Amino acid sequence: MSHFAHHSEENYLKTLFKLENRKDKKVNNTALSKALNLNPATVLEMVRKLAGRKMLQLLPDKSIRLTESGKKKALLTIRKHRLWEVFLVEKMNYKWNEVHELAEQLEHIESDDLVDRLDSFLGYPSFDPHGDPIPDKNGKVKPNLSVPLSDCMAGKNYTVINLIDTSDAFLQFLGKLNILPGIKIKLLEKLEYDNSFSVEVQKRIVQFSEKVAKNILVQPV
Amino acid sequence: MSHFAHHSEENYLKTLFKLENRKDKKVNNTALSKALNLNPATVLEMVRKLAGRKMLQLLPDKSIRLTESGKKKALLTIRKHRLWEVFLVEKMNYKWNEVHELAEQLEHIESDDLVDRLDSFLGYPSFDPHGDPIPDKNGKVKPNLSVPLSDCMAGKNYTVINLIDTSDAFLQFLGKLNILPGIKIKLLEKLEYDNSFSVEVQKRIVQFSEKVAKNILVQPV
DNA sequence: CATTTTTATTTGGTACACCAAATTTTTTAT
DNA sequence: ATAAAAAATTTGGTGTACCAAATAAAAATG
Repeated sequence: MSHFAHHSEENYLKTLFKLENRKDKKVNNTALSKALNLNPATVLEMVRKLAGRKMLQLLPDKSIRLTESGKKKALLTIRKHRLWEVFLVEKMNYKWNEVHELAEQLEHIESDDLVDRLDSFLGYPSFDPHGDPIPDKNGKVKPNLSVPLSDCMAGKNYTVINLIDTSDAFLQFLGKLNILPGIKIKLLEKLEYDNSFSVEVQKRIVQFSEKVAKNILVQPV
Repeated sequence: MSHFAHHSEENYLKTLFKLENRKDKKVNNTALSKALNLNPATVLEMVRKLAGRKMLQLLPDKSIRLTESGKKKALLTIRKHRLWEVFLVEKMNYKWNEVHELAEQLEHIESDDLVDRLDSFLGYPSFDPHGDPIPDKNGKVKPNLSVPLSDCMAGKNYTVINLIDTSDAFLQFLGKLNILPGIKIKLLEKLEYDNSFSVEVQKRIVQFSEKVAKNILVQPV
């Protein structure tokens, strides 16, 4: 029952993973400290601990790199986070932009079994409410096959996966039309005249400018 | 985001509340330490902290008593614990005896709002899978109207609320008959001959000895 | 190349929540 | 009342995770 919380280990690994995948730029102590909003001294200390636990390596040039085991732990934490986000949105009726903090707490619940049951309960979702992919129980992420709606074929059905522009204005606009990750749409036609797109969403037909269509990532159904 | 975990505060208050309601016997440091399975020095230190936070009082005779505010906090923690237990059993398909540890973790998630949504999602249950009552959002517990099956009237329908004997043997026995908190039963008759009870459970008819009937608490439907 | 700036690291702290062992106080039993 | 037992308390620790401020090392810039 000792419940070695190691609560923060997961935060470090998760943040590190995201930083590594942001740019191929090397991650240093400063970057990690800023991302975690913690004092560099604290972070250095913890990074050394994690190096001892073989979760990451401190390279000679002082950059930090996750080991395979660290990456896996990070991915499993991301999995937990995203599944809880789905739960909060789908079952607890939160809005997708309200769930981050809560998921941040829930992701630290220690039980692989619970996470798998949650996964099943939610119908094995592939994406969280923000459109980010959910790793499977082995930490594997399905290759993302999504493309901008602007590159799609008229007459076919798609699932909205993610939004590129995440500005409030854009999200507000799409929110009114009920366009959000997970929703099914049908691309009716591309109108040559003004390069606009005619789309069916929940039995309603809406028009998108090309700019909008470029910012909506979808996957064929 | 202050993340004042005060994770353990909730455990102390919850345990204290249960001890206070067990017997009218005064709760002392030893009793609390044993219940929490912690060193008395640790517990004394924490008890003083909690007294400072006005969650409890250290009486002149060295007994510990929760303040109203401490009681409320305890009840709200118990509420969280029991709602999560219902969630784990009803939605995650755990067995009622598997959920304690997990609920122990989940109860510390900080969000009153989430708890209320969970409550609604679960259909405002009045009892957890062990048959213990779930306080409402104000910490109020419905008066428990349950009585031993042995005191019931033949011919009436009842809901199993709780089990007094919680020994493995007893639970095993009832498990086989599908008797567990929440289940609906009908008391067919009391047999004078050997003081046994004839009960209908899910279209089957079973016989209980008086001893068994005394250990099953039910509520009229 | 020397100087400023940035980054890394060390040092000496903090709070929380825990422990074992020694000591004191209180209670109980003789 | 006194000795033994139990309970309360004190003392000096632990590990985790954090911080500010000082210093050292590395990188960037004139």
